[in-house]
Amino acid sequence: MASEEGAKSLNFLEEIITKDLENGVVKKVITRFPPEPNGYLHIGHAKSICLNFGLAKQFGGECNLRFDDTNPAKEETEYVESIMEDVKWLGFEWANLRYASDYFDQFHKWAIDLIKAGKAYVDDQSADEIRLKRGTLTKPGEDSPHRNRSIEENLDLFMRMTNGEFEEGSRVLRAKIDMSSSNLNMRDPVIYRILKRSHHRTGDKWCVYPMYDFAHGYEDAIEGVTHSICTLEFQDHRPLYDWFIENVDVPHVPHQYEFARLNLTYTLMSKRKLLELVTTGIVSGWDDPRMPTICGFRRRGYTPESIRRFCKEIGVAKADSLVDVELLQHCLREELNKTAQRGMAVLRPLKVVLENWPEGFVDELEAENNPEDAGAGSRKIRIGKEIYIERDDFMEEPVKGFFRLAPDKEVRLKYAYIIKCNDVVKDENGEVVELRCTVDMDSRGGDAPDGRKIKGTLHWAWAGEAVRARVNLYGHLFTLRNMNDMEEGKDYKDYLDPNSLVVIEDALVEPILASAKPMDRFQFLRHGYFCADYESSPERPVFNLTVSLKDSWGKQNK
RNA sequence: UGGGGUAUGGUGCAACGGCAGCACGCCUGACUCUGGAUCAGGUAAUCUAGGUUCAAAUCCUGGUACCCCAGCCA
Repeated sequence: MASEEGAKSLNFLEEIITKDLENGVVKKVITRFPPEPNGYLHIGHAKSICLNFGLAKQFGGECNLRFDDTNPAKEETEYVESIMEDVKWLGFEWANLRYASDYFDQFHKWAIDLIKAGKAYVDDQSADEIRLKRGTLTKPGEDSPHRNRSIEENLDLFMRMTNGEFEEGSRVLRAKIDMSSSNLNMRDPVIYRILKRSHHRTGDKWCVYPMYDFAHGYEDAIEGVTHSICTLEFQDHRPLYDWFIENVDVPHVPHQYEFARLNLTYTLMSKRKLLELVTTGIVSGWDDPRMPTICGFRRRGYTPESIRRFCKEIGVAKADSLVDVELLQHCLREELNKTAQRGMAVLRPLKVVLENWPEGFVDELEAENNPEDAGAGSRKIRIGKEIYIERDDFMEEPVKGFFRLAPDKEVRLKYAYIIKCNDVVKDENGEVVELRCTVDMDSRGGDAPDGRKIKGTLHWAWAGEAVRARVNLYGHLFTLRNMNDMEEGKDYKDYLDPNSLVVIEDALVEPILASAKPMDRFQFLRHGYFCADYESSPERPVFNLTVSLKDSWGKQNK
């Protein structure tokens, strides 16, 4: 059975949808991605986006982008713009662009319907009193003294709340459900609160705003959402979601399904903490390449395709999980290996003088643009008497297994010549500052004329035309693999990695790299994938490390 | 402690009563003008105790562990 082609398994959401479609319960799948515009989207949202848009597409349905903007105290237009940009960048198109605030009038009518049906009441208790009387996990709550007001009085009070006659916090509208429910969400939840705030879209039209639980199902009902997909923490809210839908006359009955949110190793996913990283200046902004935000990944050089691929690879289930960030990097490398232009960059240059190189001679050689892509062609690279190699590619006293350059050892310069180290020049501190080598002038192109095998191949930069560049080396922002496992009494700031950004000011890159346009992606040979930063220019190229190459030598020597 | 969830290699996801599989990671080896890539191979798992059954990751019963819920946040 496992050998059957096309018998690939469905995840639990696909199973539900497939059944609903087969049973005719649903004719067309409608989903929605419902962010609150109070922060930037991160990789966890990407999972939700891929699910909602992906499922709709897969089953021939539609997905809306809907801003859940029911709380004017937290929401801003800056965020809605960034969210739209990020969703588009990820490669998705929404069928409709909606806002919860589009429906405020309808919500208000339904609230009145609930009051008229004796299913909602105005409570004059303070927030503290309400909290105290809600009970605890093990003790039932107590009824509010205002629970049994007449419908007329409730109607009057709610209209006066709406008209702004009362102060913020002085009264709320609550659903009348069950103060002794074992599900705390059912203990007469607040559905409208007074907020004398200007809303980013409705301005000062409203003094009262609906709560999430009240609004969300109605938003889905209005839009005809068939499968309202959210994260696990809303499981307890589902009975409430259903209660609101059942107790007024809605045009459509949506259903809520929950999946486990994404957690990534060495990564923080809390919007609140990410905001704090930005506002305290720990990172340079929402798009700092170390941030797990979509715009952070974008600036870091990640591709939308790799993120989508990652979201597909991790699957979807209901068990809490922690995904290795290596999987994300794998998806990225796999794509970039096939698409990235290659170039040579020496990050920590060590000068090499080719002693027997003809004075004044400059040779021009052929270099592949991408060995994985025959269509990528080749380019000319030039070399002369003075070059630079990577400091790490030379060891005066080579350790076992080191097959790069060392005294009396031979090595190949990629696409160029075989060289041998004769002398080591040191400064007064004993530090190696220059190497004197001889070239095998018959090895032009890199092959030894006598067929001898050269194990090591080094990347290099010709002093004559290398361009000085800044390179930002990024690593994990945090040192803790599971950021949900912080020690008692410690803060996420205690786990910041001081080496998450290492700036190299004096890297040397070949001309093709120097001429990069912002956001161009490259593989720096033997280093990793880099992209030109937004601030990069031909005079002062700046590159961000996207992800390093896998490095079995470096790993072995850790 | 009430309620709602979840337990399969190191990690994530499959297997829907019939040989526990895929991917990442890790480890070998081959190949290589990137210690990359590629290719070949390997490592490693059903939370626990009972029960039903010819047969249980799957069904039943009892435990255990972990996550979520006491916002006028979403």
